[in-house]
Amino acid sequence: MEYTVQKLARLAGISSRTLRYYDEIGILKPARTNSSGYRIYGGAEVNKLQQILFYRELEVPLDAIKEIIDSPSFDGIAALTDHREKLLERRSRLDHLLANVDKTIEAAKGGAKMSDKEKFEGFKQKMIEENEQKYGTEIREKYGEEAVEQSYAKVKGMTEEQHREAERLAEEIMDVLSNAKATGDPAGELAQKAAGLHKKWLMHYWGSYSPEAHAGLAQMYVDDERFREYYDKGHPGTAEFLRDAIQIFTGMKK
Amino acid sequence: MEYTVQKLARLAGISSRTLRYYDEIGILKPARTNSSGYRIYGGAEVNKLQQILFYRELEVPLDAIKEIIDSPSFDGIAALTDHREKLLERRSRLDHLLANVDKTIEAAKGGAKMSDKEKFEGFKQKMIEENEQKYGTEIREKYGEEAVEQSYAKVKGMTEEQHREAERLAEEIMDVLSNAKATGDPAGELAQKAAGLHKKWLMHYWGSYSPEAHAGLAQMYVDDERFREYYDKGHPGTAEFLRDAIQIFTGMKK
DNA sequence: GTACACCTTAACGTTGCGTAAAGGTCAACA
DNA sequence: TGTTGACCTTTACGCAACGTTAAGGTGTAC
Repeated sequence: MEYTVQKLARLAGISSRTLRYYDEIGILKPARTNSSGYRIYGGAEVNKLQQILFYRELEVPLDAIKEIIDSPSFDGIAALTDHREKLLERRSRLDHLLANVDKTIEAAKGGAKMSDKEKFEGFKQKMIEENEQKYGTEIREKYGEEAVEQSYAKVKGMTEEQHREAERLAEEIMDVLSNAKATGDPAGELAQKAAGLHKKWLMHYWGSYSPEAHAGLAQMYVDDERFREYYDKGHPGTAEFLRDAIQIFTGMKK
Repeated sequence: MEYTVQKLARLAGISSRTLRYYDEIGILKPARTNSSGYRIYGGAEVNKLQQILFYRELEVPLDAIKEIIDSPSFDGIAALTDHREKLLERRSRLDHLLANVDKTIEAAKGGAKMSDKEKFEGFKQKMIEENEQKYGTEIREKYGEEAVEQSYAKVKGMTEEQHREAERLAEEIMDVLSNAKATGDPAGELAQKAAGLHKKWLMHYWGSYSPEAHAGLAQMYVDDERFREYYDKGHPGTAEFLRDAIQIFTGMKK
């Protein structure tokens, strides 16, 4: 079967302009042109177009698609895996945006009553903007985390009150930790206070407590990127500092 | 306080080009220009810029932002609610795409056997080189993570061998977990195997082990975005599934 | 006085097409 | 055979929100 642009376009559910564009950028050239210069596509082109549209559906950029389908040695799985990560990042960003919108709507609805919160949000927002270039992804992720955390607070067993308390604790830990790190002494008063707060925070999630597990978790803070990023944001080495403090706190190290 | 373009740009974490563009499209004009034509911004402009950046962060188009902030009678809540819907749509589309990618990857994996990993590694390298300019930062970040992770492996007590083993275990867990989740039964053989592997993995980080802490951690997997994202990627609900499996494994639930 | 960081406007480049514009081709019908 | 109308061609501007030269003026510190 042979197709002219519009025939194929209708078959594929796209515009003829798109086919001409694909010809122009060399991603899909017609099998031949007839005596009048009309583009004529054959079965092979139909298949190729289907491939292209498949990847396009996944929002892979056209030049990347070109690579994928033109090179037989190209590792399609790797390309998809790679792309998958980008999709995940985008979704996480979307979650962040949604949470932000929701918060704003709530604040606006609350009116003057919520003005404190508004200010707070504004400040936070400012910080995000200021550090956007430096720590863009990092902060976006964190913000997204908080949002989802909140939405999940209902799902899980914790009450709102408990959740708030845990959140407050987390903030306090970061605060104390920040000052403690400035002293440089993980055995110092401030650092040990941070470790104690951390234990308290942990108890919100773990029913039980053991110094070994606590120390183990502290080590994980250093080993695991997801954690390290959280504690290190803006202050590299904070995760290690916290680990040291906790190791001393739990008596695993002197 | 008065600012020139670059001063304000740095304050806000944007480019000076952006400020000139905002001037050009009339969304943010400087308070005045000095005798040499320099744009001079004042406090009011700083506030307005913050507003703009806030909405921009929510991915509201600039002309819509202009409406919002220029017209005092504009219904900001309605606009945001409207925008929220779009975000929800986009997210659902993203979820769809992710599911699609996952399916494709799985299907493709079924065809090719284990040489995939080799290809994957090689491809990764190749892609990094090839796309350095395009996705430079993105890939560098990812690559940087791995690198830092490796470099941290030396710092910490683990040997290279142990680290590899832990890494392998993590992969195996994901693999088994994926199959287990398909069965839908957290008490089933596969799910319990995943829980067991998870314990083994955990022991690499924690010197000791307690069922309570293990179950607590499992709950944290659900509560904490950093974890949940890791386990849920591509298969929403996996973190919860793992939690259930572990709760059964540890005897915290029947 | 000169180096250097900063400012200006102008204008093209980016992605994936949509949308004319100006003109040839083909099949069918009168 | 002529004409209509659907189809085809290339060329080229438009879109969002800036990034990026380019060419040249300004401010100020030493």
